[in-house]
Amino acid sequence: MLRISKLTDYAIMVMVELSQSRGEVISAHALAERCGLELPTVSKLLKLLTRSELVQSFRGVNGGYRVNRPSADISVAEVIAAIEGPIAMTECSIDTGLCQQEDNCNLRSNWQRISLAVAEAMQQVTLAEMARPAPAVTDSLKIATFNA
Amino acid sequence: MLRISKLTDYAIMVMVELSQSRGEVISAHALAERCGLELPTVSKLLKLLTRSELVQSFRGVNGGYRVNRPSADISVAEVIAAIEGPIAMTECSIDTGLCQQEDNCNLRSNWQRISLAVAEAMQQVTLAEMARPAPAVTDSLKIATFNA
DNA sequence: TTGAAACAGGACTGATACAGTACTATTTAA
DNA sequence: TTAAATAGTACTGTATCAGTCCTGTTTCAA
Repeated sequence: MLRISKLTDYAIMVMVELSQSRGEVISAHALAERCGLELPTVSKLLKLLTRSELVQSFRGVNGGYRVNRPSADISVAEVIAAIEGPIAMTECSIDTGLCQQEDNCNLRSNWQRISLAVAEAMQQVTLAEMARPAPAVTDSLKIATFNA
Repeated sequence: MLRISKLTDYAIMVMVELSQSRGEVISAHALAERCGLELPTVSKLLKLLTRSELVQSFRGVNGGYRVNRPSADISVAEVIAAIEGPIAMTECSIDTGLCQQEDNCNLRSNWQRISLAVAEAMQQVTLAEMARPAPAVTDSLKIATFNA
């Protein structure tokens, strides 16, 4: 079914929520409540997001998290990468030596190409866009492929 | 990491192999050998591919599998869908009621949009293209997103 | 008519990854 | 000094995935 994990999905929710109060420091507790998620889960996500420098953390009383960049400058791709690692359709798209079939298989360059296209799509979608409902599906994303 | 499953990857290999001998009936055994995969695994895949009518099966002695359509008419998306089901980034992209967060979450329409874009990308890549090494990555797939 | 080759379908198993939880340490402001 | 809050790590149950096996059915050919 080709999906992102639930955690990544939650991470987008958290980031969207955080970006809507840009500049303000919000505790993990408050974020969990606003998003309707469990505190431990949200904490876990925020740690990962902090490591990737998507958010900044503040310890101690009145501590919490804050995004620095405006939501229009943060892409969905960055959030996915922060939680899941590199965006790639197959292991061999990331690096050599990860797939045992590598010797038999000629598909690698094609998978890399496809992975790149998907990653670029995600890079073009910002949190600002995620925050508002999408326009009608009819005039939706278009993807140009090999021969376009 | 946003990936397809290994089985799906194998299925592409099998389909590419099969399409290169279009019209010829090839046994699961022979296919397994040519692809360097285990017979039970290949059999499993071929059953799924048969159900989705991507290949036609023939029983009995000298039986096996055959693709009917030319490889340029079969998309990567079809193969993925045959093995994994609908191409969607999140559960909520497929149907309502699958995600518990549905009431809190405003992201659904955006995820549907993104899923659609990815699915369209896969639809544009054919087995014929997968069969030959991809051109240089620089002039690679381009994906137009929300505002394009 | 019989046997072997080959697919069909389902059930089972082990491994892995995922989601969620818990605990302890550290930092900071009041 | 205390309480609020994050940081880090480790653990656990569950679900999914990959792989295997078994039994049944079909078909061809000797």
